[in-house]
Amino acid sequence: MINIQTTGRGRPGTQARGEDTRRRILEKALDLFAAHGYEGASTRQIAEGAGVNLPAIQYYFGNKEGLYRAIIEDIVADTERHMSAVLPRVRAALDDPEATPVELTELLCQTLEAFVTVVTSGPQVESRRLIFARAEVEETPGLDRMHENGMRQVFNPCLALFARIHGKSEGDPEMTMRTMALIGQVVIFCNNHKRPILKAVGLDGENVQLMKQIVREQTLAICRAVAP
Amino acid sequence: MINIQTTGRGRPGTQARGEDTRRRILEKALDLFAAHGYEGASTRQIAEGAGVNLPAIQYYFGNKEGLYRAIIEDIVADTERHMSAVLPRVRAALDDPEATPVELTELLCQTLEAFVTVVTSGPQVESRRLIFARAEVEETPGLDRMHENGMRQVFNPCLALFARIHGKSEGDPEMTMRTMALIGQVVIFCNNHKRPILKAVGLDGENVQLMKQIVREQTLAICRAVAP
DNA sequence: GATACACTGTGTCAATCGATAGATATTGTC
DNA sequence: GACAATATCTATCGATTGACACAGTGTATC
Repeated sequence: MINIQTTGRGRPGTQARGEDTRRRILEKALDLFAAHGYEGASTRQIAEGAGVNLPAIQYYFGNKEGLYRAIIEDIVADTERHMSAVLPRVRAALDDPEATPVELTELLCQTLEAFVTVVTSGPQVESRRLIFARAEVEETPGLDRMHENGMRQVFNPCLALFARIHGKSEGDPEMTMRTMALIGQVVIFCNNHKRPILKAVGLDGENVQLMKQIVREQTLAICRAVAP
Repeated sequence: MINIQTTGRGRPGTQARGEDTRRRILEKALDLFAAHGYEGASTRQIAEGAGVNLPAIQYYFGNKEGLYRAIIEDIVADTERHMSAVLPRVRAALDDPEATPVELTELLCQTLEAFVTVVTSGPQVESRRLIFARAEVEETPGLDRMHENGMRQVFNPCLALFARIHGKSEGDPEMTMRTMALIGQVVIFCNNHKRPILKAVGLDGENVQLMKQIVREQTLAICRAVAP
C-alpha cells in the first residue's frame, strides 16, 4: 500500500519515524533534479544520496513523478509565503481607481523585489532557482502547476500594474511582452550558479541587495519614461 | 572508420550523397534536443525522425556527443553571422575615447537588437532558441563553447558599452549584474514556445519588431537615467 | 570490369532505467 | 506478549539506452 499523503505523523497508533526519511529524500531529490533535470536524475542516485533504500521513494511518494510533484508543491508554498506581504496591497491598489502612477510604480518595484527574495532566500535556494529556470525549457510532471503559480503570483500582478501605468489593457499583447522583458531582468539570475558569470558574481547577501537596487532603479527608469 | 569532419563533399574520388543524410540528421536532432534535452532525446528517435538508420549517427558524427557539438557549431556560426554587422562598430566606438554617451547608447541598442535577430530569425528558430535557453540550466557536451560564444558575441560587448556609459570599470561586479538584467529582457523570450505565455503572444514578424522596439525603449530609459 | 571508397542495413551487446514483489525489522497499542 | 501498522530491506523484472560488429549496396576512378 502506498503512503504518499499520510505519513502518519501525529495520528494515534502510528509513528513519525519516517518523517525524517521523507524530508531527506525531498532535499536530495531537489538538488539532483536541479542539477540533472527530471529525467537526468535517477531514483537510484536520489536514494543513495539521501541514504535510503530505493523502494523508499515508491513508499513515500508513489513513484518518481509523485516525488517531483511534492517538490513543486514545496516551492509553490514557499513562493506564496514570500509574496503574501505584497500581493494584497497590489490588489487593493488595482481596485482603487484613484491610485497614482507613482504609487503603482512603487508597488511594481516591491512586487519585483519580493520575487527577487523568492529566488534568493531560504534553504537550497540555488537548487530551487534552477528548478524555476528549468520550468522554462523542460517538460516535467506538474509543469502546469508550476506555471500557474508563476502567472498568478508574479506575472499577472506585474502585468496588471504595468498595464495600468501605461494606461493600456491587460489583454494587450504588447503589455504581455513588456512585462516579460521586465521580469526577465530577474529571471536571468535563476540560471545555473556554476556557470562562469554567476560564479564570478555570486548571489550572497550583499549582491542580493544590489540586485534589488538594480531591479528597482531600472524599473523606475522604465516607468518614468512612460508616465513622467 | 569514422567520418565526422570529412563528408567527402567535393573531394575527388568521393561522393556527396551523404550530405543530405547528414543535414537531415542535424535538423531532426536540433528539434529533438530542443524539445527533450540532450539526455532526453534518444539517438533512436533522431534516426527514426530523420528517416535514417541508427548507425548513421555514429558514421557521420562519431557518437551522440559529436552530433550535439555539430549542432552547437552551427548555432555559433549563425550567431557570428548575425552579430558581425554591429560588433566591429562597437569595437571602434570603444577604442574611441571621444565617443559620446548617446553614441554608445545607440550602439548598445543595436547590439541588443542584433541579439533579438539571432533568436528570432532563420530556420528552426524556435528550436535554436530552446537550445539557447537550455544552455542556462542543462549540463551538455560543448557547453563551454556555447557560453564562450554568448560571452564573446553578446555579453561582453554589452558589458563594455554599458560600463562606459556608467563611467565604471568592466570588472565591476555591479556592472556584470546590470548587464545581466539588461540582457535578461531578451533571454526570457527564449523559453519554450509551447508555454502558455509565448503561445498567446507568438514571435512572428510583427511581434519581433515590437520586441526590438520594447528592448530599445527600455534600454534607452535605463541609460538616460544614468547619463541624461 | 576490377578495385577502392562512401554509405546503409541487420543484429546484438552491456549498462542503466523505473518499478515491483515479497520478506524482514521496528514501533506503538492493547 | 499478541497484534497491527509503519518502515526498510534484498532481489529481480521488463524496457530502453548508446554503441558496436559486420555484412551488404552503391558509385566513381583507373
